[in-house]
Amino acid sequence: MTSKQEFIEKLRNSSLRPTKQRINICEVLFNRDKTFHFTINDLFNLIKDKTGEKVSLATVYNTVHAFHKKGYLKEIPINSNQTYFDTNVTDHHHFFDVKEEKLIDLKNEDVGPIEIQKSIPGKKIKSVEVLVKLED
Amino acid sequence: MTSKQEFIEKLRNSSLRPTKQRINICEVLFNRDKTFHFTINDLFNLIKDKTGEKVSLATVYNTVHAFHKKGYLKEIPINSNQTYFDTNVTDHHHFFDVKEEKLIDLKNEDVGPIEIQKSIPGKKIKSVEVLVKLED
DNA sequence: ACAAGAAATTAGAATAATTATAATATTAAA
DNA sequence: TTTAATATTATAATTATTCTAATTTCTTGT
Repeated sequence: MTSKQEFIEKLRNSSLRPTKQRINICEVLFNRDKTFHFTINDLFNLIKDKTGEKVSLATVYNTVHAFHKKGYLKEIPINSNQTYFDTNVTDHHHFFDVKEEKLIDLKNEDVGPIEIQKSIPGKKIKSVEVLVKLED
Repeated sequence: MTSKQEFIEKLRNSSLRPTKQRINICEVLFNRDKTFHFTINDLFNLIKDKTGEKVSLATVYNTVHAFHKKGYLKEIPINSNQTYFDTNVTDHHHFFDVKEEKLIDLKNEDVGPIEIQKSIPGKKIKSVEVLVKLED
């Protein structure tokens, strides 16, 4: 259980203004036991459900992108009609159940080390992400 | 250099009707030396440029999805505002240059074997794809 | 080979996803 | 505190994708 005051501090420390909208979004995203996967639309609906207050869809986009830039959210590389995000920002991978359209975390140690044997001049590796698609 | 007749046969063999639109799309996609990466919009513009004929954007979507389903195209899991496809349908991975928004093929042997140590009951692995993001 | 019916395909119109910007709110400076 | 500067919100606009009525292609029977 994280208090509203803690979210306000967290936001201030990231030089993000602690608005009512952002605090509501924090409640939905970070006030939970387990990390979770969501689309902007999922989040938009959860805000209405959990806080009873409405935040415009554009604001949800803005805030999610701001949080992503600050490193509080991870974008999951997957081809879906909507973009998926993860509140688990540690280095890890994903299963994607194509039929159910559901994501499952895959710990780094469940995949083992990945050695990239090729390099591109002038560029360095920012991240290595594995997506394992599942079927029945 | 692949002839128009060969595309017609290829389409027929896949129980896809060889329409003028699809033959034009085949010319742009498969009549080239190297495989390539593209978005629907890239392809839409290339058709106009290379064949001089206009195919509606919706038809480009339909055709790309039909070709994907038949296994002639691979969808690349990446978060971009547009969906990327690859005419290289062999098992391989990708670099993504975040700044330039450019994809580069990564051969399977450049990544090495990936052992997935976790399994989901009732599901089997359909594909394992690695995305390596690059920065300057 | 040809016509009629069945099935697939096309592309305009509709919808859904995302972004740009004018209006508003928050913070910093005096 | 009031004012000016800056950030944020949310409507409106744009871009990406899908739906479906009209059209084309294919199949079957003659």
